[in-house]
Amino acid sequence: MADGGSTPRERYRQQIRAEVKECAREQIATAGASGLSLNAIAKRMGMSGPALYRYFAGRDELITELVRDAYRSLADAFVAAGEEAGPAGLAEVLRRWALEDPHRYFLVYGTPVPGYEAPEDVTVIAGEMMTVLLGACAAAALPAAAGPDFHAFEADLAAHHAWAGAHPDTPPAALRLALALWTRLHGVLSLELAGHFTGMGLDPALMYAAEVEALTAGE
Amino acid sequence: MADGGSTPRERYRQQIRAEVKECAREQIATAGASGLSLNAIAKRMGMSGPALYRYFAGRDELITELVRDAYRSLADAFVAAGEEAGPAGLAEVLRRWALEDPHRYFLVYGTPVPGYEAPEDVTVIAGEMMTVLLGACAAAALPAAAGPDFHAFEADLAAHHAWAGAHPDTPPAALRLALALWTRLHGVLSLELAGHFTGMGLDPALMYAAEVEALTAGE
DNA sequence: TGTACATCAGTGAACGCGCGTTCACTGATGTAC
DNA sequence: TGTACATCAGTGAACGCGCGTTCACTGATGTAC
Repeated sequence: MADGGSTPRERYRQQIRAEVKECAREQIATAGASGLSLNAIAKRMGMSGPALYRYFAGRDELITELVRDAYRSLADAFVAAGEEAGPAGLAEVLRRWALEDPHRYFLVYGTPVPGYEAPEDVTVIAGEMMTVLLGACAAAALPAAAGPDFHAFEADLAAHHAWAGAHPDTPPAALRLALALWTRLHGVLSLELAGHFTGMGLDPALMYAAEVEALTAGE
Repeated sequence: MADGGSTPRERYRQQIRAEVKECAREQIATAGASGLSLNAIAKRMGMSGPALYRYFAGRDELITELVRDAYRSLADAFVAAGEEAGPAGLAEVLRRWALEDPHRYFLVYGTPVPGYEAPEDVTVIAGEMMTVLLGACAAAALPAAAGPDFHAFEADLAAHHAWAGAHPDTPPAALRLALALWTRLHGVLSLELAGHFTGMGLDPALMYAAEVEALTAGE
């Protein structure tokens, strides 16, 4: 009992928690992650400030929860798509996830807050996502020419290999492909979402597609 | 007269302004850009809060100034290196500039603040940087194979061509190369500076070098 | 060189604000017999 | 079914804080004759 969701009271608790987080997300979209205020959230929900302390230990826990949720939703999207989606399919998943809620994207990949340390478990969640991507890249079985030549640090790749929990027989080319996808797509996405393409007369979607194509040509 | 820097008083003004900005940068490094406080800066400088209003109209102007300085220093670094540095050389300039002061990097390329709008002139400064990069890419005269194939949006490239103030005869391959460098290098850099490589057993410097090599092989 | 005036740096007090968080308390909801 | 008790949601007052910003004012620095 009390493990979650069973009793009516517990379900109510979860409902309010979700509502608080929803308000928090709206507030982040308006004032940025650093402008998040418990009192303001409470006011918008029609409650008084201290009431929220029934649901969150404090402001930091709320933010941590939002960050965790963001990682979680990205990993879930990847897992739902599955390795069958292939590298190009997962690239599309990433893009949709990012555009669906840019602030959520920045919660994960944006400017780190100096004082704040993300909880350890988000790295595990990030690993889930990476595992799917690696699997898709391994299954794609692309020619060795795809992706940049990382011969200079095969040792590094082996270490990363272990980190990502990849099958021991994942070919190095798959690791290279996965990494190149990850960094290049974030290059386009982060610049796009931060508005650095505006006024340049470029369509970021096409730019993104070109990067995907450059790495997955031949599929 | 009064155009700047000539009279002793004016020089003193500029000196204090510089000192304030230096303190502001330290504070950003400690508490993040959103935690920047005029009063805290004044205290650290041994002055009282309102004194800073002699030098800055308010908090927003200070931040705007810091953002402008960040763009300026990057553009200056590119111009100083010059087109002769080549794409690989400029990539090295970018990386050094980013690692020299990560918070400055995020001031330019980090999570945008919802309310805050960067002044128009920073886009001009960003253009200076892009012009140098474009020139270097054009001079490199690489085979058409370099960089992703952007055939899908040659029209976009032409528009960007105009935006960047490139010579009308800049080959499309140079534009593609410059754009690919820009986005890919930022992909690696932003992930690195945000700490997303930590624990992965990868050396970001090698990763970065591999991306540069992939785009400039043959130089 | 000296006097009269204008300019400007910096101070200290004050205003109003919203923040995170604590505390003692009221009412309602659930549980046990 | 009803009563007695425990649990928990939510309130309102309060604390202490630092923030941006304004205002009237003091002293020092520069300028004009």
